[in-house]
Amino acid sequence: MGRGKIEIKLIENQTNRQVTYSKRRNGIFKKAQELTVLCDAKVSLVMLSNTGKMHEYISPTTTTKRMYDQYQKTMGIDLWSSHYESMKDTLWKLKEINNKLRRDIRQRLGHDLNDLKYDELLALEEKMASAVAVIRERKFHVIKTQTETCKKKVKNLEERRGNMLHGFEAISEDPQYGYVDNEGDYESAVALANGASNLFAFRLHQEVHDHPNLHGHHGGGSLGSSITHLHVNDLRLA
Amino acid sequence: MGRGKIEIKLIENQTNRQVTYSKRRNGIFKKAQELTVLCDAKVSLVMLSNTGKMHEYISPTTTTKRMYDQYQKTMGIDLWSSHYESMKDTLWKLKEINNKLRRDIRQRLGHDLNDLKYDELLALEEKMASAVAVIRERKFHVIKTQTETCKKKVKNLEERRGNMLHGFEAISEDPQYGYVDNEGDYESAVALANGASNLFAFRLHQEVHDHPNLHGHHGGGSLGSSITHLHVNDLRLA
DNA sequence: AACTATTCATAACT
DNA sequence: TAGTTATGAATAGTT
Repeated sequence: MGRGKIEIKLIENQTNRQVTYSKRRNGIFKKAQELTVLCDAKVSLVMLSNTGKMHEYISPTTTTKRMYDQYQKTMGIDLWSSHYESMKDTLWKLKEINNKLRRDIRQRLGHDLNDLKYDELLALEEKMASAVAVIRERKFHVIKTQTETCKKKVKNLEERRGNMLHGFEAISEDPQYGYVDNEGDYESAVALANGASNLFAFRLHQEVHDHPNLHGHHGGGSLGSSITHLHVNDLRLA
Repeated sequence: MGRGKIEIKLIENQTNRQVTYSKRRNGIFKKAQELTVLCDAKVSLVMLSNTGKMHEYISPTTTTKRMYDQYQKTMGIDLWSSHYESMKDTLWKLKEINNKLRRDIRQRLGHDLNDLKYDELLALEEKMASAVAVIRERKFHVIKTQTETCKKKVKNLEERRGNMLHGFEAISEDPQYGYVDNEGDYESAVALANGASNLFAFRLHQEVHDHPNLHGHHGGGSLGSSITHLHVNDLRLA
């Protein structure tokens, strides 16, 4: 139909193809609409051009979702329900694991012990005790390491101060300067070396926590897909 | 097109409508197929006749599911994708929580302590130690309770045995019977009462632990929906 | 289901 | 990008 018959094969010319797509698309939409009216049928028609543009026709008496729901039901197959089901399954399993872990932790915190039998309690106590031992050991290790580091630093500081004072006395007679300001540092350094844990805590707390945003998404842009909804009114009606 | 123009309105004649539906449906399918080839487009076309019969065309380069997924994505709207998304979200969060709980437990078991700072180690040790105390207390409570119960049972047994022996001696002169067999019971009962924990364990152990192929198909009931897949070969090609 | 008179869709052109 | 038209395709009514 047209000025000469054409072979049904890909139209190589880009522009030509685009034009043909547009014309024929509207032709099909019109036919879909006519079928809907003439035969009281329901039609869901979704087209995706090779340029990524999407167009749809849906009979006014229904919705796309309803059509696909019906499609699923009729076909007996799922489409997505398999995804959905396996997801639901995974979710449930994760919840189960979660609860078990929580229960475990609660017990390790000393709660909810009523369900445990004697031997379970015994095993729990032993495990916890040995874990405490490990933790204590690790704590001592940390203390030791930090203490040594601090002692070295203090020693180093003292040396430097000694040198500074030495050099300072040579050019200044003020005995207060160089003492007062550093006294505090010295004391705290010694306190640290002796194991003032909260000072360590302060020192060691410098760490960065990242929070990646999981959500937020958007498709669009000139290259992305876009939807053009065809209204029946847009059709060339005879 | 045909022997006279027709108005685009419902065809009242049932047979006529059915025939027209069939003819036009095939026409649209053919056009969809042509569009697919000519313009490298993807088409998903689902039709539902007023008699409940369903027919579909889907471009060979895609699947209905893919088309619908794309449709959803493009539309930005949900249908169920909101469900799906929130599910995925929940799933991810659960996994996160799970990992945190696991990590917590590992630490409470004395593993993976290298990441912890001194004050964290201290807090962990203290918590664990107090929890161990609670567990120990609970253990003693269980021992005590069980011990008392057993003592009562032993006492009761002894009484009953005394009565039995008393009654027995009246009719029998055999001094061994009634002694030898129960001796073992008695000893173990006393041992139990004195807190032999593994015996408790044994005793306390008596408990019950319950602990698509999208294409190719055909449905055919006259009243139910059925799908007829249109093969390209089925089309009347010029 | 097949036929054909007719209307319609559209390929090439403007 | 939009409008025109010659031509092939689709199909309404008939057999």
